[in-house]
Amino acid sequence: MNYWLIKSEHDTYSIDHLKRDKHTPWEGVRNYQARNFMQAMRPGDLALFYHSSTKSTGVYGLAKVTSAPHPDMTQFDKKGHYFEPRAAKEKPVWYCVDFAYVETFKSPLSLVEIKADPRLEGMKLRSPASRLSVQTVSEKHFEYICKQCRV
DNA sequence: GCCAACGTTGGC
DNA sequence: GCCAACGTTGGC
Repeated sequence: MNYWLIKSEHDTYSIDHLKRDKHTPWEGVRNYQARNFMQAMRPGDLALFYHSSTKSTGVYGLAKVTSAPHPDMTQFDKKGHYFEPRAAKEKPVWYCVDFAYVETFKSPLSLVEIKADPRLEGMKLRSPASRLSVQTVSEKHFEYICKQCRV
């Protein structure tokens, strides 16, 4: 079992959208490192749901992986924003997994708090190189954040 | 809107 | 394979 953190722009797709949809394919990721992480995901894995580009960025909820990695269909859509000319049906370039809604945190943990908490030392979000939209999270950090957010 | 920190592309 | 130019992310 692995733990992850997935980012989404608050206004584009928030934890409330996922709650409404119940589950969604995590499409549109166009970064190789993020793709490689998604290819390592397995059904049952849990992911912290992070809101970026909002007044208070931070972890707002929890999502669960419900599918094996599969080709991201948006890469084949010629007219779409995520079209990938190098991709062929039999040789996709981009992959994604499906996420299901698990919960919305009672008390979200802001980035400011994440950076200030000594128990979250080493979290990728705290480094300047934290732009990656799919990140790994250690079990210790994951459990601790869930505990903090449910109080 | 600015800018730091990357990632990607493409010429050589 | 190097590296400059450019594009993107995302905090502030």
